[in-house]
Amino acid sequence: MKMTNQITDAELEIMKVLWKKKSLTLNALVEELSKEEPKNKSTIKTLLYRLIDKNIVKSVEKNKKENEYKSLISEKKYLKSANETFLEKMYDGNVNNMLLNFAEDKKITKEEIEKLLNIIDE
Amino acid sequence: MKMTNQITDAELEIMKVLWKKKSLTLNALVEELSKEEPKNKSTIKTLLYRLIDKNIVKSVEKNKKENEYKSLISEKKYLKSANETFLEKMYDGNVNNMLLNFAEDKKITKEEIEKLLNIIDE
DNA sequence: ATAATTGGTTTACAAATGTAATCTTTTTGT
DNA sequence: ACAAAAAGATTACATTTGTAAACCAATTAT
Repeated sequence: MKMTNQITDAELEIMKVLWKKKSLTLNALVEELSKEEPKNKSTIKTLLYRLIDKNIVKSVEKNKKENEYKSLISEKKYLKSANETFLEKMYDGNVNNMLLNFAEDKKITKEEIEKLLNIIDE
Repeated sequence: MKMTNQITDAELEIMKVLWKKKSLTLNALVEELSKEEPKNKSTIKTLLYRLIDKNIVKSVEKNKKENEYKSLISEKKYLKSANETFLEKMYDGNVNNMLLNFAEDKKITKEEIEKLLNIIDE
């Protein structure tokens, strides 16, 4: 079956928090994730453990009672690879096609593109 | 668990062919998919049936012996929703952020953007 | 006409995923 | 010091996904 050992959707929710907060205890994590809708602590634990297994998160002893969890990979790096995967999978790697599609959906406006141009000019 | 009953990766490979060819018999499909690497007919069958179950593909009798399979949803429509999902999941719906990221990876060049601008101007 | 082939349909099965309960070991309240 | 609470770690379980075999009915070859 698959091999790349990627971050799954449920795990990604965890990662998003870890990226934002740098380092968190389980409780802080659960609390943060429960902002929108209450999340089950056990479930979060499992996801954390899976991420640890995958070497994406590490657990550091904070004090005698609790550990802290922190991401081992940067959000940037992850996004880069996620972009790549998406582009390849949906558009055979053709950025133009992708952009065209987004533009057709009016997701990309002219102003945004112009801003982007400036940024690219550095 | 999940609900949206989406097209999975393996199924997507089938869909790509169906989108390109409009309508195909199983054999034609297998042949087409085996261009790169040989694919197992049984596996293709299963995927096809799953797509039929999901109402994404329909089976039409072609002649006494064989059926033809055709997509019930357009590639455009699918891409639109896939874009949406990706954007939401990875960038909380913020297109700018996404574009910036692609630009940083040098995936988007200035020329491409300018072409795009023209197209948007219609 | 009968056997072999082949298409359609069902069933199987391991791995991955979402979700959570159950141990086990510490820590803490009384 | 001992029971209760809680954190860490392990196990569980239903679905989904990738992969494919098995079964059944129709077609075709002999």
